[in-house]
Amino acid sequence: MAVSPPRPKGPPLNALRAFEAAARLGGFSRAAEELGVTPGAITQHIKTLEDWVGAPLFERRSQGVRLTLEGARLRPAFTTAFDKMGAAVHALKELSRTPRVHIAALPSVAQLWLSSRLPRLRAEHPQCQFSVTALEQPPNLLREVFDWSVFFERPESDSKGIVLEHDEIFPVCAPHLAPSIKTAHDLTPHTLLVDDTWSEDWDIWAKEAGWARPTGVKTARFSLYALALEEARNGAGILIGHASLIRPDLEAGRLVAPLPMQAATGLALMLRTTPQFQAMADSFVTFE
Amino acid sequence: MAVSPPRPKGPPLNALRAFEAAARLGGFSRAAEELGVTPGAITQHIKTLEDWVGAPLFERRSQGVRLTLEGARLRPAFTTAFDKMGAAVHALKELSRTPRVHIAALPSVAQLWLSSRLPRLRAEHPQCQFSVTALEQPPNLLREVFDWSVFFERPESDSKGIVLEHDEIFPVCAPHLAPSIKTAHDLTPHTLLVDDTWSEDWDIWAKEAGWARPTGVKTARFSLYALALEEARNGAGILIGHASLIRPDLEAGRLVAPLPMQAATGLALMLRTTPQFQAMADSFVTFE
DNA sequence: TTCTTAGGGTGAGTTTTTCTCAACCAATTT
DNA sequence: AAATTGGTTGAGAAAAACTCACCCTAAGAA
Repeated sequence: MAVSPPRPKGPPLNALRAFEAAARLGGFSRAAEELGVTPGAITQHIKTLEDWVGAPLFERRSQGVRLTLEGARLRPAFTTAFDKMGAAVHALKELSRTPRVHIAALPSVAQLWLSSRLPRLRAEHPQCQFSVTALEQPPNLLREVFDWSVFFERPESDSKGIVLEHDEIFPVCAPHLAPSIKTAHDLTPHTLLVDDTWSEDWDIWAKEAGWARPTGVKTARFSLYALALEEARNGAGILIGHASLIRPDLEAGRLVAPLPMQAATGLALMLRTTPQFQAMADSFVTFE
Repeated sequence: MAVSPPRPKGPPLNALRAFEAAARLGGFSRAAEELGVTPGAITQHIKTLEDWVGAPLFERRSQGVRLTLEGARLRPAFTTAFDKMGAAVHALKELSRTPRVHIAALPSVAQLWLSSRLPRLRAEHPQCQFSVTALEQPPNLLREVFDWSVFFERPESDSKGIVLEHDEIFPVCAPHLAPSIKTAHDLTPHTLLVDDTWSEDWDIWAKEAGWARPTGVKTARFSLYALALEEARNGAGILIGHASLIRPDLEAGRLVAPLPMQAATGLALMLRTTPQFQAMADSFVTFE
């Protein structure tokens, strides 16, 4: 018969993925981040889907979006579907000839923590090819193509991540600045080095140390922790140090901690992996 | 930190869908048909995926493709993932305000069988909006956006489809031609009307009737069964009639069956639905 | 109040992806 | 040898997806 076949198509898969991410993460911006696109792209995907369905999936409110009742009802089905898809994609990736391990980490963690440990990992698994991607937010290992992730995260009981070290912060500086700093108040005349993504660190520590930070204190902001760290080594000011990241500098005497007070951020440096790589991660951690 | 976020993307979802369809249906052309695209598009999707994976998923052979071992191992995971996705999409469709029933049928079935029954269906379900799409091949109801399908299919035991009527075929013609046809051999001087998609019908019937169709018999081919039927009504030749489709013409006397021999094609007119519409279909069938 | 911030929405324009089309093969089958 | 089946190819076209720059709203801060 060979009639023209205008097979009606289902909704675009990418729009479904955007919906699932936005619904799960509770916001378009977060979905955008997970999917590596701009929020505008998510807006458009959701609109496409709502038009296709003929019903709103999200309620737009000024401070964000809320799932409608129907949207909420639908979410679990899509979440499990995409979880299955993610698992299948991971299996697909396994086919590749040389085994590959793709690690996602915070830029600072990648540079200051991971880089010194990667050689050992390579030595232990010479047949593996390791690659590292710096990310602002921890990836969803079920969905994305990463095998390991190393991030500062709240060590919730729900997850099977490995706590590498609880996050402790305290001021550090170049050795020659240390003698002038006996109490928290001695920090005031110095420049405080601040990392953009960890801008609350000083507040956390100040509260713990009982230091009412005066408003006039000079600060210098950096977009990468490693940059701030470099400045601290050069004596440009006081950095709030994360114990796990600056240990080599303390041990080598490049930095010193002039004040004894440490504060816990409530986060921990956590290693997570997909199930396939659990064993490799476990053996890695036992050496730590 | 705001580092440029080149989040590595997974394989394109559409390529995965093409892979799943091709693997399940055992061929690129069939996958192309199910997805409503050309075979070339499937070729390209599969290539994209094979490049992404770095390993072949299909073995190319002259008469088609075969899944590689790895491809075969991967298929079930993708099939279940897309089944779940399909179910979720069906649920999504339910949100639409007015309930809609989308029926897929063979063009001939849509025109000759369904059209006379649709008014009753609309009357029974006045709140529903019915739409019909003509398709050459039965759709996969788990994946595509159809709710009902009516096709001639082999009534396998595996499926939950409803057998509406077993397919019986026999020659029919305009009343004025009938008197000249007493035995199968009297068909020889006439033009045989043939539908392109059912070109074997005459062979099936001839074999059953013990008629060795001479090679010189004139035939006229039509791309739609309804066209061939119209010609038969006009006395242009002999059509091989499908009982379920030409019954109204026989009852109205527009066509007659000059010969008593009927042949079974082994197919049946089958109604399938998604689970949500099972009840509606059952009640429809009890009226038949 | 007026500012500021957080989160979205928009539409134009661009980039990427996907698709079609029209050959072209290579192994069967007739 | 010719037709058939099923896949492949590359160019060009169409559709989808994305970015960018800017707008909007509500809520909290000053």
